[in-house]
Amino acid sequence: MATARERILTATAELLATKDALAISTRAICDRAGVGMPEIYRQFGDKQGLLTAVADTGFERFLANKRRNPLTDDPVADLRTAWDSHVAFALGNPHLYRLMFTPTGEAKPQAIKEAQALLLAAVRRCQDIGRLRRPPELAAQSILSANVGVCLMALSFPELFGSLDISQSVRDAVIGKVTGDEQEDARIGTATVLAQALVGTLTATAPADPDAVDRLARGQARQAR
Amino acid sequence: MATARERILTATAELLATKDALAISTRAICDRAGVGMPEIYRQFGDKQGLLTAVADTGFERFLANKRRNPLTDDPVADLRTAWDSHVAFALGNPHLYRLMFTPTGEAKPQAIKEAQALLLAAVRRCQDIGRLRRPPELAAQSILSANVGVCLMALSFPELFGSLDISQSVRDAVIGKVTGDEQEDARIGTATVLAQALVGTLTATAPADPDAVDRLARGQARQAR
DNA sequence: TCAGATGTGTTAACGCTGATATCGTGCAAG
DNA sequence: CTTGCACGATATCAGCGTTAACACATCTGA
Repeated sequence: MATARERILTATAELLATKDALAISTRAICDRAGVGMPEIYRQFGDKQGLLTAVADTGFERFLANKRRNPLTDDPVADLRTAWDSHVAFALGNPHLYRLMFTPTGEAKPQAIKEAQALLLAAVRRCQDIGRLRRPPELAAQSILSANVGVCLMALSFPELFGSLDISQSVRDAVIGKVTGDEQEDARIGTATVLAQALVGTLTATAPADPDAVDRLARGQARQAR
Repeated sequence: MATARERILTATAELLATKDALAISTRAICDRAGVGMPEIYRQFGDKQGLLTAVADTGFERFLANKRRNPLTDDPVADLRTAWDSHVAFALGNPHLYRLMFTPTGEAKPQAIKEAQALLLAAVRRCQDIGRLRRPPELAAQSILSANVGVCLMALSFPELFGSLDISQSVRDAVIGKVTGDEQEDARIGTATVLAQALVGTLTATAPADPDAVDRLARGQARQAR
């Protein structure tokens, strides 16, 4: 038999799979855990303390789940899969997720710092390959805020915000902006190459062939419409 | 003297300016409103019903606050100011905001649909000037989700996520991606012009706009730093 | 004018909740 | 052995949301 503290934690987590955190009574927890009521207060001091402890163990599962994702050689893609696993966790454990990310009262789970540290490491990997357009801390905070927002809205208003299209849209928007979109980079790279080539062409031909620019002008006007 | 229903609503809203929604007892509401306890249940059926009613009136203030923002001729900028006013409202009314956007239980405020409709109209104004890269509904849902996420994280973890830099970062990321960033448009436009011009030059058949060539040459030089 | 409907205020009570005090047990360490 | 301690059981408390029962005022329609 596990220790009393662990039994209380697992009992609360199990009840949390069904009911909301506020709809769970301490007596129901004690019945399921096979302990007396004072045990909760001996171990956690408070119902709030118990709930934050449960939230912290939830973060452990959450982080273990994320660490299980193998890292590829594309850190930006890793960022996207981390986002998706975050969303999957939220939709799979709605009450636990709300307990983790919208704590009531004063006591906040400490483990969110670890979550942010993990995300920060993933962001730094993007920085190492030169694909980061923000300070790493700001990038990690931005991604996590947007990610949590999508999840909480999907949980609170599933009929209006439950679509995964929203998650994908916001995901690509914020990650794309923070890391620099590949397509955008490609276009800019194309522009650079083209500009150099064109400038070279013009400097080589313009003195001898001023009509080239003129011909270019009317073609552009026609192409614009 | 106002009607009993209004007094209960304002009393709850006033208490909500101080305490959390769950920390407010029905008796305290009745004392402040000067009504008997059964009045709550006659008017709202439930404490939950009362809270959702309060959330709806909060949405009215929220929407009135947004409608007060004058529209400029730049709908994308209007989108950004709407984001900022949203954040200001959240930080100014934390408990009310959490009641509005993270409802507990089953009853959800209906007025969030109006909020989304208002945002949808603002997004459609961007569409009208050809600056929208997503379906309008998806764009509005994406913006609102990210906006709420930033606010809730700032309220729940102010020491980690309270910085307004995060709000600005996510705001520019999602709005920029959804509406099409101006700089990005400029770059892509440049790339397009360059491609056409270069092709035209090489084939010596398709003329181009000399001004465009000039602009891209200078822009390219500036961009190259 | 009267009768009833309607909205409102008062008191009291019910069951449940979180939290505490008190006491008894078993077990491991000294 | 006995001392200390972690754990379980019972009882109790104040506060909570909720409801019942009743009294009172105001307005409505005949």
